[in-house]
Amino acid sequence: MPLTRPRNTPASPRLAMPSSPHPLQCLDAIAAIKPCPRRQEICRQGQAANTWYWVLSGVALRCVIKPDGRRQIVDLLFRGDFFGLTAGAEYDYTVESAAAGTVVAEYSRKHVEIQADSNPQLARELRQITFDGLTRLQKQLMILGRITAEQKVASFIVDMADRLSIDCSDRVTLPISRYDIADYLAVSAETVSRALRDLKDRGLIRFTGTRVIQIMDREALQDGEYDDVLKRTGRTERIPAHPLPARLARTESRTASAN
Amino acid sequence: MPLTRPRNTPASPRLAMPSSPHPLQCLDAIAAIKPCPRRQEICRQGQAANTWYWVLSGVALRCVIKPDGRRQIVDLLFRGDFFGLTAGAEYDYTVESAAAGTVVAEYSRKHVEIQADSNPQLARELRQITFDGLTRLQKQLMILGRITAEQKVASFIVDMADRLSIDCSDRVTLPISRYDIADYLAVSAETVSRALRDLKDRGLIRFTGTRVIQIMDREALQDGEYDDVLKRTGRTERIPAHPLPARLARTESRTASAN
DNA sequence: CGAGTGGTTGAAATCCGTCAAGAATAGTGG
DNA sequence: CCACTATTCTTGACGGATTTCAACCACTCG
Repeated sequence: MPLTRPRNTPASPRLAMPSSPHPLQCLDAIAAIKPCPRRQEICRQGQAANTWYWVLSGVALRCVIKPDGRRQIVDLLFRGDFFGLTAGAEYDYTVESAAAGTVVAEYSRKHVEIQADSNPQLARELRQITFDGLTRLQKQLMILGRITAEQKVASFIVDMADRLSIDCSDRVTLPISRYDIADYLAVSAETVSRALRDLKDRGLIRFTGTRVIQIMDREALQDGEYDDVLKRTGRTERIPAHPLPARLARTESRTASAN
Repeated sequence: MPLTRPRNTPASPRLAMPSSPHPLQCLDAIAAIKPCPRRQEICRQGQAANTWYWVLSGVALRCVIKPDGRRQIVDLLFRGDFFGLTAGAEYDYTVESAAAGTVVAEYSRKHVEIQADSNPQLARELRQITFDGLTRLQKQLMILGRITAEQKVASFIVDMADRLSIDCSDRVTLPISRYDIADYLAVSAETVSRALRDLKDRGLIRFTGTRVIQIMDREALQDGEYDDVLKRTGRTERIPAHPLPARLARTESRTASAN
C-alpha cells in the first residue's frame, strides 16, 4: 500500500512546518492509513500489541474499564500523538476515536523495532515519543490529584488550550463531550457542568459556544484558588521538545466538522 | 567500578529478564553508586536532566508541588526501578529517598544515549524501561480515578503487595508513612487512617504491625464495592443516553467477603 | 524526660455523586 | 426549511463522603 503521507498532504490543507520531517517518516512505507468513524474502536485491551499508531487528525480516547464498571479515560490523543506502545505483549487499554474525521496511521511494531535496531536516530525518536507519553500521563496525574472538581476542570481547560491552540489567543474548543471530560477527570458529568458554570460565574472563563471557551484569567485557572506567589518557580513551559511534525499547525478549529 | 546489582529485580512483573543480568549491565562502568540518607533529594525539578538513575535498594518518591502548594507523589520507586528519564531538558519532578538505606546508581544520560546508538539491544532495553514507567503511571492513574478513598487505599495495598512481595503470602509491609500515602493517593492523611481502619473492621485486611498488613480478601480489595445492594440492581450502567462502550457486563456476582 | 514524628480519632462544614427532570443542540428525513 | 428525535447539556435536591481543625496517643531519640 503506497500510502499518502500525512505530512504535507491530505488530512489538513495547511500543516506545513517543513523544517523537520516527522519522527517516523522513514517508516511511511510500512504505514497504513486508517480513517475512523466516530466512536470506533481502534485497538482493544487484551489484544496482541502488534501495532503502533500515530494520530493524523481528529481525537482519540485511551481508556480502561475500572473494577467498578466505570470507564476511566487515561489519555487524550490529538494530531501528532502516538499510542499503542506497551510494556507487555498486549494492550492494557482500549483506544477509540472520539470525533468524526479521525484518521490514524498504523505501523507494525515488529517492523519499527527492526528498523530501530539499525537506525539510532529512529531509536532516539521512539524514546522521545515514549517520554512524551510519560509527560502527558504525569500531567494528567497532577490534574487528578487536585482536590476540588472545579480545580480539575480548570486545569483541564488550560491543558486543552496548551495542546490545541496554535496562537496564544487563550481560546479553546473542547474536543470532547462533558461526559467524556467526566470520565477523564474522574468526576460525574453533572459536576463538570456545574464546575464550568461556576468558573464562568466567577469570570475566569467565558463561553462563545457550548464547547468554545475564552480563557479570561489563566493564572487563576491554574492556581485554583488564591494566587499567592509562593510557588514562584520557573513555570515549566510547554516543551516543544522533540521535532514533532506539524502538530501545532492549525489545530484550533477542529471538531467543527461533524458532530 | 563493577557494582553489585539486585539481580532478581522484577521491574516489570511480567516479562522479567531471565536471560540478561540487568538492562544496563553494559553500563556498569560508567555508573556511580550513591547512598542516600532518609529524605534526601536525589534530583530536583528544574535541574538539567543529565543523569538517569536506577534504584538499588530502599524507596524513593517522585513528586511534584501542586499549584496549591501541596505535594503530589506521582511515582513510588523500589529496587529495580529507573527514574530520571524525561522528555525535556530538565527534570519536571523531584525525587527524594524515603527510607534509610536507599541506594541508587547514577548513569550519565549522554553516555547512555551514545552507547545506545551503537547497541540496539541496549536501545530496546531503554525503551522497555520507559514502558515500565508508563505502566506504573497508568496504574496510578487508575487508582486516583477510583471514587472513594477506601477504594484508593485498597487498590494501593494490593498494588504494593504485587510490587513488594516476593512470595505470594499476601502479606505486605507498607514502605511509606500514612502521610506519604496520602500525598500519593491525593487524599488527606486522616482519611487514609480511617480507610485502613474500615478495611480492617470489614475483615479485608489484618494488621500485624502498624505498617504490616495481611491481605484477607484480595478480591474484595480490588473490586472495591462492598457486597450487596449497591452493586446489583442492574445499576451497571448509568447514562443510557450516550454511547458508552457497551462492556462492563462484568458486574455479576461476587460473593461477599466473609472472613 | 521533653521534643518530635507518626498515627489515630472526633466533630463540623463542605463537596460531590446520585437521582430526576428539564433545556438546548444536532441530525435526519421529509 | 421545518418537524421530529436522539443526544448532549444543565439544574435542583438530597444524602453520603471527605476535608479541615482539633486533640490525643504511641514511639523514638537526644
